[in-house]
Amino acid sequence: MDSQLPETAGMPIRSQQLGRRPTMRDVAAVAGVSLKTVSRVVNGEPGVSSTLGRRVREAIDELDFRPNIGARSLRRAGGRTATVGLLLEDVSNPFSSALQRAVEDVAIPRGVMVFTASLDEDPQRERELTRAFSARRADGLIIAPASNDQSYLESELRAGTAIVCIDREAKRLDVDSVLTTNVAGAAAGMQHLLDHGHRRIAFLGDRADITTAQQRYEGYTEALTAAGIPVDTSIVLSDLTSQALAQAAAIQLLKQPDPPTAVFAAQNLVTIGVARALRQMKREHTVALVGFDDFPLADLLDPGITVVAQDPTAIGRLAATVLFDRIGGNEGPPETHVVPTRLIARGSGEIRPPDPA
Amino acid sequence: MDSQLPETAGMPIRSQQLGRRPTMRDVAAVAGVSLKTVSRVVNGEPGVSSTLGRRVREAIDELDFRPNIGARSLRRAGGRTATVGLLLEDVSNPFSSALQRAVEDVAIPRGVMVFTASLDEDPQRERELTRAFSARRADGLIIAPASNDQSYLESELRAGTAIVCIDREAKRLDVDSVLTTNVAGAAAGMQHLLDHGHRRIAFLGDRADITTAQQRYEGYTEALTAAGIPVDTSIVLSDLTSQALAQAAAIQLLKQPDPPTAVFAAQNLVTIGVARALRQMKREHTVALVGFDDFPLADLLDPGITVVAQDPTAIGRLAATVLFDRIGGNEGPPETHVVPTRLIARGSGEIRPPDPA
DNA sequence: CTGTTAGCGCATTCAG
DNA sequence: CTGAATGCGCTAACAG
Repeated sequence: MDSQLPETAGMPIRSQQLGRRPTMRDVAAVAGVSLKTVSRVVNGEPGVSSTLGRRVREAIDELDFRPNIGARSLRRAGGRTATVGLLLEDVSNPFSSALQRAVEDVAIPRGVMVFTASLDEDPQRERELTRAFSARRADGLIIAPASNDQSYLESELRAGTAIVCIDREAKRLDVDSVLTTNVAGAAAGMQHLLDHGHRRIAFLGDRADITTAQQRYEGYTEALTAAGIPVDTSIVLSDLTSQALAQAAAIQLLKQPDPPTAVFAAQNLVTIGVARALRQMKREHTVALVGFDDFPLADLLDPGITVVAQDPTAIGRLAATVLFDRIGGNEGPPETHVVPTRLIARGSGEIRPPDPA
Repeated sequence: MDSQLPETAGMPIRSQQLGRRPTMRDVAAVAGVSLKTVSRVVNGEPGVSSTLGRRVREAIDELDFRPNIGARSLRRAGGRTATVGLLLEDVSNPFSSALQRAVEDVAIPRGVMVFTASLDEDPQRERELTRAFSARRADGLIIAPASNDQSYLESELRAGTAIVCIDREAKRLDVDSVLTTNVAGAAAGMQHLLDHGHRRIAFLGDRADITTAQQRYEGYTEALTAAGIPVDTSIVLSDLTSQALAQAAAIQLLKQPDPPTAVFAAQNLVTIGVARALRQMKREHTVALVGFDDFPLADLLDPGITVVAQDPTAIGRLAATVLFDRIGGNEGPPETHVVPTRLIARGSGEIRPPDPA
C-alpha cells in the first residue's frame, strides 16, 4: 500500500508524521470509527463487528498505538495499574535476587510489571520508596521491612493497596507475611554442631536491631540452653554489616586465648566473611562452620559450607501469590505463612572439635 | 487537636472517613483553598503565602495525600512519569543484579523508579516487556537485547522514549549503547593462557546466536591465530545454556583422547560448570581455566578462578547516566561507550601444561 | 499572591 | 452493534 516508499515497507507510516504518541482518538480517525469502538477493541470487549474490529486493529498496527495504562487506571473502576512494588534489602544479594526473580515469574504472566528497589536496612528509605510506589499507584507492595514500624502504611492499606511483608513480620500493621523459620532453623544448625561434639560455638551476626538476626540469635541460645551450655557473650558478635567486618571479627575471635571450636554465622555475607577468615588462617579444616542462608558456590568451596538454607524462590512465589490473591479481592484476615529451612551438610559443619588433650 | 479521640492520636483522621484515596480537591477543601494552590505547594512552585502553604501542608499530612503521578504526567508538558524500565538477561544472575543495583543507585536519588524484568534470551519476551513498559509510559528503557533486531522500537524512540542498550549493541536501531570489550577481553584472557605455555585451549560458550558469545569467540580465534595456532573446532563447544550442560560438556571434553590443557569459558555460568567438572575429575590443579565475567567467591575456590572481569557496576552506572542525559534533552548523535575488562589472575589461569613428555 | 477554566487519554454512562 | 457526552486527578494558560 505504500509502494512509492519501498524503503519503509512494513513500518508504521503515519506515525512518522505524528509528532507525538498516537492516542485512541488518532486510531479512531485512521480507522474511521468512534473513539469508543477503539476502546472496545483494545479492551477485548464484545459488541464490535468483525469488519470494524479489523479496521481498528490495522490502524493500531499502522500507528503502533499503545494504550496509556496510567490514563486508563484514572478512569477505570478500581483504578488498577497492573503494577506492583517490591522492596528488598539489596537486589545484588543472592537471597534478594532469587526472591525477586520468583516474584517476577508470578507477576509477568499476569501482565503485571514490578518496580524493584533496595532498602539497605534504611528505615527512611523504606518510607520514601513506599511513598514513591504509592504515588505511582502500585496495586500491591511486597516489602522486606527495614524499619520496626510499618504503621505509616495504614492509610495505604485503607486506600486499597495490597501489602505483603516478607522475611520479617510487619510491626504495628496487620498484613499478610511470608517468613522463614528463623528460630527453629538456627536451632537446627546449632544442634548439628552440638551433635558433632562442639561445646564452644561462636555466634556471628549482622545488625542486631533487625528481627531476623534476633530470631536467629534466639535459636542459638535456645539450642545451647537445651544442651545445658551457658551462653558466653564474649564469643557472640553482632553488627557485622559487611563481609570484611565479619572476616576481621572472625580473625580476632580465633586469635583469642580460648577460641571457639565452631562458628555459627547468622547471615550469608557473614558466613562468607568467616569462610575467608578461616581460609586466611588455614583453619578451614579444623574449625567448624554452619551458616544461615545458602549462597551460590557454597558447595564448591573446600570444605563445602554447611548451611541452614532458606528458600527464597518459594518465599517470593508464595508472597506474590498471596499478594495477587488480595488484589483479586480476598478480604479474609491477614495470615502468616512460614517457609521451612533445610540443613544442607557439605563438610564445614561436620568438622569435629580437637581432642581436649 | 483531636483530644476526644486519643486512640488515634497522631494518625490522619479524616482519611478514615474517606472511602477512597484523597485527591488534591480533598486537600483543597480541608485547607480551604483552591485546587491550584494545592498544586503549587505539592510541586514546590513559588507564589504561595506561608500561611496558606502551611495550611495546605497540614491538610496533606492529615489526609496522607499522595499526588497521582500518572494523572500528573497526563497533563504535564513532556508527560514524564519519572519511571524507567530495565530489561536484563536474568535478575538472579550476579552480573545482571550488580548492574541493576548500579542503575537503581543512579535513578532513585533522582526520584525515578525502576521497572525491572528478565528476558531469558527470549526475543518475544523482549518485545512484550518493552511494550508493557511503553504502555506504562516509561521515560526511558535500558535494554540488554535478547533479539537480533530492535527496529520495532523505532516508534518508541520517535515518541520520545530514551533508549540505551547494554552488554550488546542494538541492531537496526540507532541508540546509545554501553558495551564491554568482548573481543579484546577474550583475546587477553587467551593470551594469558598462551603466555603460560598452553597450545591446546578449548572454548566453551553459551548460546552461539548471541552477539557477546560471538565476540568472545572472535577474541578466542584472534588470539590463537596471532599465536600461529589453528582453530580446532573439536574443542569448541557452544550452546551450553546452563551450569549443568557446561559441566557435562567439560567432562566429555577432558575424557577425549587428546584433551585440551586449558579451557577458556566464555560466560560466568559456563565457568562455574567447568570448575565443577574439573573438581569432580580432580583435575582442577592440572587443567588451566580462564573465565569471562567475574562472579562472587571466584577467589575463594581452590584454585582461585582467573577471570576476565567485566564491570557491571560501571556499565549500569554509565548506562543510567547516559539515559538520564537523553531524558534531560541531549539530542546529539547516539554514542557507543565501552567499558574495559580487567584480567584477574587467581590461580586457575596460571597452571602450566604438563610436560610434553 | 490566588483562583478559574480547559483538557491530557481514557472508560463509563447513556442514547441511539 | 455503535457513538456522544462526561469526568477520573492533575497541570497549563490565563485571569483577577
